[in-house]
Amino acid sequence: MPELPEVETVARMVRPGLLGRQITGAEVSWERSLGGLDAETFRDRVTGSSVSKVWRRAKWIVVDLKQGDTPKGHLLCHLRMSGRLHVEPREADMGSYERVRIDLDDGNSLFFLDVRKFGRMVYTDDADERFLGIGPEPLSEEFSSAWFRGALRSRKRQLKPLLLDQSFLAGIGNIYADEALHAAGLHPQRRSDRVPGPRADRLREELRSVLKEAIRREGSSFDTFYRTPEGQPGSYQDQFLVYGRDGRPCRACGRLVKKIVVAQRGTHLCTRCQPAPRG
DNA sequence: ATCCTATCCTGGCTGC
DNA sequence: TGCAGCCAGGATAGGA
Repeated sequence: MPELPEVETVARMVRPGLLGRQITGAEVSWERSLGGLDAETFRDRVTGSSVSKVWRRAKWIVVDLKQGDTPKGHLLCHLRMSGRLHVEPREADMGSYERVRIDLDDGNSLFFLDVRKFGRMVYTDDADERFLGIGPEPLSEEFSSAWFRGALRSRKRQLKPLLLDQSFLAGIGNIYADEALHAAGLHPQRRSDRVPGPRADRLREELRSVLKEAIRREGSSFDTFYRTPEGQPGSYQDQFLVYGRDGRPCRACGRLVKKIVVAQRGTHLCTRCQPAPRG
C-alpha cells in the first residue's frame, strides 16, 4: 500500500498547495486519526502557524510549521493502508471518509481521507524525536554498501520481515520488498546473515532502483486505495514482476509465480529465480 | 534476539 | 440474491 514511493509522490504533490500557507483552523471528524490528542488541542496547536517545508521521512509526510520566523512544531501524516491527502477548496465534498480537514488562508483545505481509519494525522513539537527509532533512508548516502552488508550480517532474521522492519530500513513495505527480493534473486526467507556481500550489494541496488522507478511512475495503484493527491493512479503496478502475480508466469523465467505467507504477510516469489535456502 | 498473535478498521470477496 | 465470515495490510504491544 502506500510505501516510500507513494508517500514521496504525495509529499511532492501537496507541497505547492501548502508552502507558505497559514493554517486558519482544523475540523476533525474522526478523533483517533490524531493519535492521542483531542480535537480541541490539535486545533489550538496548528492554527495560526504557517507551512515552512513539506518533506518525507520513512512513510511519514512531514509538514514543518512556523510562527513568524520561529519553528513551531510539525504535522506528521501516515497513510497506513488507505489514507489519502488532497488539497481542495474548503467547500469541496470529499465524501464520508474525510477524517481531518486543515483549513488554509487561501480558501483551500488539506483533506485527510481514510477508509480504514488506520492512518494518522499527528501534531508533534519534536519531529526528530518521533523519528529516532527509524532506520536509514534507502535513497540516501547513509544506505551504503558497507552499512548494508554489516547490518545484514549482524542480524539473523529472514530477509523479508527484516526489510519490512522500519527500525532497520525506512519506507519499504510489502510490494517493494517482494519486487526487490525477486530482482535480486533472493528468497524472502533467506537468513540475512547468510547473504554473501556481493549479493547484499545487488539487493541494495535493486531496492534503490525499484524505489526510484516507482517514484518516477508516481507509485503503484491496483485497487481503489492509493491515488495521488491529483486523483490519479500511479503506474508502477505495470512493472510488477511478482507482486499480485501469483499463478501467472514469472516475467524473467516463465515459471508460475507462487504466493506464500512469510511473517503473516502475503509474499510473492518465483521459486526458480529465488531458490529456497538450504536447511 | 527473534518470532508470533492480537489489535486497529472497512470494503470486497468467497462460499453457502 | 442475501448474508455471514474471512482477508488484506502498517505498525505496535505484549507474550513465548
